[in-house]
Amino acid sequence: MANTTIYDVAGAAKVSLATVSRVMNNPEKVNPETRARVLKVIKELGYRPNAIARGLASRKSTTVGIVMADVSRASTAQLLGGIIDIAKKYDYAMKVFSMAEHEDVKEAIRAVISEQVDGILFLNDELEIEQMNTVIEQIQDAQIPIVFCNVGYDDIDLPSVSIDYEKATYEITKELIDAGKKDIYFATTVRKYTINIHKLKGYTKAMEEAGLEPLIFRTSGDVSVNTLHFEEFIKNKKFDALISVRDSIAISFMNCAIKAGFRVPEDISVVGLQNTKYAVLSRPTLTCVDNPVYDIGAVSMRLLTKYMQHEEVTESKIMLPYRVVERESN
Amino acid sequence: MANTTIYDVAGAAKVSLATVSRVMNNPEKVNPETRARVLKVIKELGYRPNAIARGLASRKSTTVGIVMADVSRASTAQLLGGIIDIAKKYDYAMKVFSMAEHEDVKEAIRAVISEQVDGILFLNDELEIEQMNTVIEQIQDAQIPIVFCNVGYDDIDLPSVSIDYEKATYEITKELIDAGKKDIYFATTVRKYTINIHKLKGYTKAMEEAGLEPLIFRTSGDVSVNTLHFEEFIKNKKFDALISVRDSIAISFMNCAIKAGFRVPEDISVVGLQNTKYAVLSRPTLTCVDNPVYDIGAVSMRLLTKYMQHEEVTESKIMLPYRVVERESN
DNA sequence: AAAAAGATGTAAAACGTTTTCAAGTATTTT
DNA sequence: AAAATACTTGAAAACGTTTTACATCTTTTT
Repeated sequence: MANTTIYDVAGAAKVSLATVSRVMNNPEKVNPETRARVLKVIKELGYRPNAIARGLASRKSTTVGIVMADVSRASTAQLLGGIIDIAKKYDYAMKVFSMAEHEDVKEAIRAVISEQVDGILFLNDELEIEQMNTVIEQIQDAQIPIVFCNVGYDDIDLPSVSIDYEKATYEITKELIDAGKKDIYFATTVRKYTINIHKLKGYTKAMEEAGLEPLIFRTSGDVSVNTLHFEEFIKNKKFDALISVRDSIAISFMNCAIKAGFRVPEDISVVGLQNTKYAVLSRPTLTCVDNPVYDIGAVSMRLLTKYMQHEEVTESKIMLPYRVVERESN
Repeated sequence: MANTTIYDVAGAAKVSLATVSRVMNNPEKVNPETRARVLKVIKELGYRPNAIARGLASRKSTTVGIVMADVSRASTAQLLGGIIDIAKKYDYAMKVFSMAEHEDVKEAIRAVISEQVDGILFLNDELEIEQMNTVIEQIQDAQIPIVFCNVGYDDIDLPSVSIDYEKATYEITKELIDAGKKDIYFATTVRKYTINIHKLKGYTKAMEEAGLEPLIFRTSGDVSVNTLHFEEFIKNKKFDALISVRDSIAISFMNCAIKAGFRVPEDISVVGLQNTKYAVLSRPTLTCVDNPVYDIGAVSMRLLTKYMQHEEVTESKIMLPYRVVERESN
């Protein structure tokens, strides 16, 4: 049973191996009776073609490469969820590649290409623009379809699926302004993820339009670190609202503020820009912009299948809708 | 530049393709001068061998298959983090496979095998025992090394890396008992993950040893659902402590209890059995058993590399140490 | 009834490597 | 100086498929 080859099937079904191959790849080209016989043998023997041999012969691996910065980030995991479901539906295997922070980008991409993936889903939003250009040059040189998935490199003219983070942040900022808030802080990470840059833009735009000064507070994603930052912050600054690129940072701030005697939402409003599971576990629960991250993954993968199978694509840059989920914190 | 083959390199370096191959795989077998020349050409051309062709010829894919139930579960994502880091170090590519709930397990494993992975990391802890037996039979038939990673099928005599969840839960339960708690509830999921079964065993053992009645409360992982359950629970039951298989469930309970007027930890103690990021974001922060999930992933992958490379393995069933992180909730 | 067209099957080349075998060359031993 | 040995290298087979070109057998058309 182990390592059944196409020859075994051909022998048992009394046909040539080419016929077996046709049964699997071009069933309409073979006589129904023969086909049924071959299919029966395939089933009996539990035959599955060797994907590697198939890949070599057909010059297609039916595999997509997923390039990311860090799997353990919740958003990456959720994207992967959507990607995997759709990839499975379209019968693509998935190879994952992580790009560590100071790695040689060129070499990393070469590694992906050498694995002969039929398409690439690019999830890494932590690259500098020159690095991105290197990536793009290589990918285009290798003629591999690529879709950018939840990353906001907008000067790049390649297929992408994302959310209009700038607009979303603009709107929620405006909502706070309209509610009478003046000292609205924007909490973001020290590390410059492209997505957070978009969020920052939206915030800044809303503030400036309202004649308010943008107030940016950069801190760590690590709760034990940002707690210290916030304790200091709360003592020294004047604020009546905080918008955070990450829910966890928003909640950490909220906890600090409440411990310091502030009331949420009476004294200060807090909103998150992710809507992770954290948002319903905080006290009070966190008002958020909701990003359909799973969907971004799923739609990206679907879009990539279109490119890989040379289907017609009407829209190569897709923006998925977001919505605001009102909860108790504002 | 695109699709440089070994022939291109051979041509440019004026050697045969066999020599190029040797330079890459058995460099000591080729004259240093020739080797340097070939290496130079390889670098200039940016040559990387076609992984598929290499796989076919060498009968090794240098790829591991990662079989999981659901990527978006935080623990899965963390395991993956550890796995990816080590896989990269040992130059293995990773293919991910998800097994949906009611899928044909046999067919799913066949799919993995047909991808010609050199080894399998099995992360799925949601399978029934008969399904597991099917899996094992197939894997052994195909002679592929496998490591069970953070799953608790203990009647299975195959390599595994995990934590002694039973002992950990036993200890923390005992700690609560020793602190004078009597009505200690154990909150678990409706779905029967093998790991949670171990946790339940440890809890039950501690309770019975102390002459206390085990009190089990099954609820959903979905916060909006378990909140309703807990609101009802709090009205009708007597309790002074709760241990939860999931941190999020513990926190959800804590929030409900606090809203109902209980004080944590004065009136009730709450502990989690995961130590996820949630644990430091709750108010009060959550005391937890800490599971080094990343490490489990990393150690599993390392163990698998040993099997794949026929290194000697001294310990095939590894139990990693856990520890209790005391915080404010007990 | 012969010719043409269509259906179905077979044989063999290709895919890009690794690996085995053998040949050639340089070095050491006798 | 010849023989033995070691080191380099190249030619060719193999890996398990897909795919192309072609042969054979049916069926349809004239």
